[in-house]
Amino acid sequence: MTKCVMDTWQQIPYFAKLKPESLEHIKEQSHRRMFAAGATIFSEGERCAGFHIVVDGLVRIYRVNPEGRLHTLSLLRPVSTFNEVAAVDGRHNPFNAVAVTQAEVMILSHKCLMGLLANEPSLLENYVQQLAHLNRDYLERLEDMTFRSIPSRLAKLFLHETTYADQISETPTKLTQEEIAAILGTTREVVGRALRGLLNAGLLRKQGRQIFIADRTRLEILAETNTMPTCIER
Amino acid sequence: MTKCVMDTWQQIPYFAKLKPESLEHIKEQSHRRMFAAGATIFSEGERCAGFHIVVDGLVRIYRVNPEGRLHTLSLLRPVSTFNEVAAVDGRHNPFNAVAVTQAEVMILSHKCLMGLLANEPSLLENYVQQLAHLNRDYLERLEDMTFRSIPSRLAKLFLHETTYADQISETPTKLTQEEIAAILGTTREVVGRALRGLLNAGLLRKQGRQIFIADRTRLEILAETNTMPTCIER
DNA sequence: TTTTAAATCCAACAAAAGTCACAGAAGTAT
DNA sequence: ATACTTCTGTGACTTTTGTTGGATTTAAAA
Repeated sequence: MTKCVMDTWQQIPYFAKLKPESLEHIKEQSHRRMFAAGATIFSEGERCAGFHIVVDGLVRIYRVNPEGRLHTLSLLRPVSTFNEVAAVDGRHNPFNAVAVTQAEVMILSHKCLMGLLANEPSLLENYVQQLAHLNRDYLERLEDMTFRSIPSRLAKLFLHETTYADQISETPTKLTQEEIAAILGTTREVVGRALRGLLNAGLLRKQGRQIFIADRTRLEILAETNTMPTCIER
Repeated sequence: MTKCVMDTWQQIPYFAKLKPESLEHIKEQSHRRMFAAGATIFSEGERCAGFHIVVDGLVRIYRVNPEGRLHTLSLLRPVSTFNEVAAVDGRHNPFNAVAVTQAEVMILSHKCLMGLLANEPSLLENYVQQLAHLNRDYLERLEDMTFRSIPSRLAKLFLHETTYADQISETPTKLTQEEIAAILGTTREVVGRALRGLLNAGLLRKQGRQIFIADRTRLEILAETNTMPTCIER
């Protein structure tokens, strides 16, 4: 168990190359919390919940718009971190986090994190690099939402499952259309139609209830150019 | 002139609270460049152009989608910084930058920046905070693009001119509909229609060619709830 | 002023996305 | 199996956004 936790810490890019004693400090100061499936971990707008690490289970990060529609920003499995921004600036949480399955989470408070940052330059350096990475990621999403059609976003989702865990991938998706809709920022019916479109066009393929990638090349064209590639026929 | 430049540096949050000699180093290692109106400062995808500071003039940050449509991410006037992310991770520039008017820009290369960061913890600390801030900003924009209608985004643009310089505001806009469209991620005609809609509904008001806010309260409702507030009549 | 280029207005149309309603299929619990 | 819930499929329809094209207006240049 302890061994398992040690591995956990070392996989986290924020904590790479730290002095052993710093890592010890981090371990000592962090708290472990368990969440039942469906339980809220923290909510948007509340005061800073600190730095979170998914040790076990699946965590959904999402926002809600005024009309009540959801936008799933990410689905996180071990070992991932979240709320890094609020953890470092101490302001309100920028989104909601819920445990999708039962989940184990390690938490480091804003205060502890600040103390650690002050005494460990490597941590600070890592933090800058990771925030830069996060920034690039957000910018790409921003462009996706600004410019890409739903079928194109859907193609992209199938192509790089990485962002949203390996739940959706060439190996079939376990995500419901409702969940996909929340990721793409649209509604269930629209996802259903887009899915049907890609199936009819032969970019995806269905076996029973599971969907696979049938034509990666054309799926990539759709994802990159936002244009449905010419069909084989006609 | 030198005095002016000193003021410039002190207004930049990245450089707050630095040791005087660090600030000296930064000044020594940065280069000044002048750009004619319309000149490209750097392009998306090119190798890291470094940390940029707008000292004079107006700079547009934008991306282009596959179909050639533009998305203006920001319009920067003195004293603002840009390309902070690439400057720190050394990877490709994530967007394009052009001088809208003639512009004076100070540039600090990735290499110089890394050297400075290694020797000045305050700079590193500032950087983390500023990147966190940038992240929150991107997340808000992401939600805007995901969920808000064009009229709602337009209302928001009029309300907090801050982001896009004071070119648009209660004081009238100097932005063309084409430029507004690029900011909102849509087309000129759509902006025209949305503008007409807000004028007809009495949220905005026109004097000659210039547009003012006529009803800030209802404009805020539109911006926040994404719903056109009830008209006075009916 | 005259000329020219840029920006705007507007209507009609096309396409994409969102909504509603309901039927059927698959999965779970009893 | 049965009952129940959740997920999916689909058509009809509305709303929003995007596109096209031409008529005006405005601002800047000659």
